[in-house]
Amino acid sequence: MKSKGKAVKSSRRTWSDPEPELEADTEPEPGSSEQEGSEASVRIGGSWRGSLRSGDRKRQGGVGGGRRRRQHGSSTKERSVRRLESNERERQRMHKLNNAFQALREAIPHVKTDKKLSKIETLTLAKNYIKALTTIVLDMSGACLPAGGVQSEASAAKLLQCYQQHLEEEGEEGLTQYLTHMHSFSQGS
DNA sequence: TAGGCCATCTGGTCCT
DNA sequence: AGGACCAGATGGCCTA
Repeated sequence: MKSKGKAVKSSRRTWSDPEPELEADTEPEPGSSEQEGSEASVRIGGSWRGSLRSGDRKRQGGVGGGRRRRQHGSSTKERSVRRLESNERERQRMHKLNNAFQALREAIPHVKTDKKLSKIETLTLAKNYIKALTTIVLDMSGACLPAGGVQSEASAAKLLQCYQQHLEEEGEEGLTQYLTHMHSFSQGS
């Protein structure tokens, strides 16, 4: 479920229970599967789409200007069923994406707080983590480290140095906490 | 209350 | 042809 305990929105659940009106199949309007038929011509699934469909999308495919709806040549009911299935697939896809984000959160060391990392924070930390590890690997492979016990300590120092650099370059205050955590993390290992 | 974050819906486009 | 991917839009929840 949702990490924030967000309640399932009633307005979102309309697709799982299509209204009988859909079967009337008299309205050729593309968004006619919306539950509120009186507004269907403008409001589609909680989004106001009618005002932006005329070519402001990023990808119009270079096909000459326009709204070009795939008609599928099917009835309204068939289209609504397809929409339902498509919504479910999209939901599953997003769930898989979120699972991947969660796996990434667990893969990168970060400051332990009650609040979980947001997606953008996760990506940023992962990027910095990869950069730091890359730096260390390159450094170790090129420097021919001497045998002995100083290796891990040198790595930790390098790691901290790298993060200091990122901190200066990007000015992200969040890295300060990360840095502190990484310090203890590297010392603990 | 405003802003951030998120889940979901939606339709267009890409890919197999 | 149909599924995957993508991005815009919307509204709910949470926090400062």
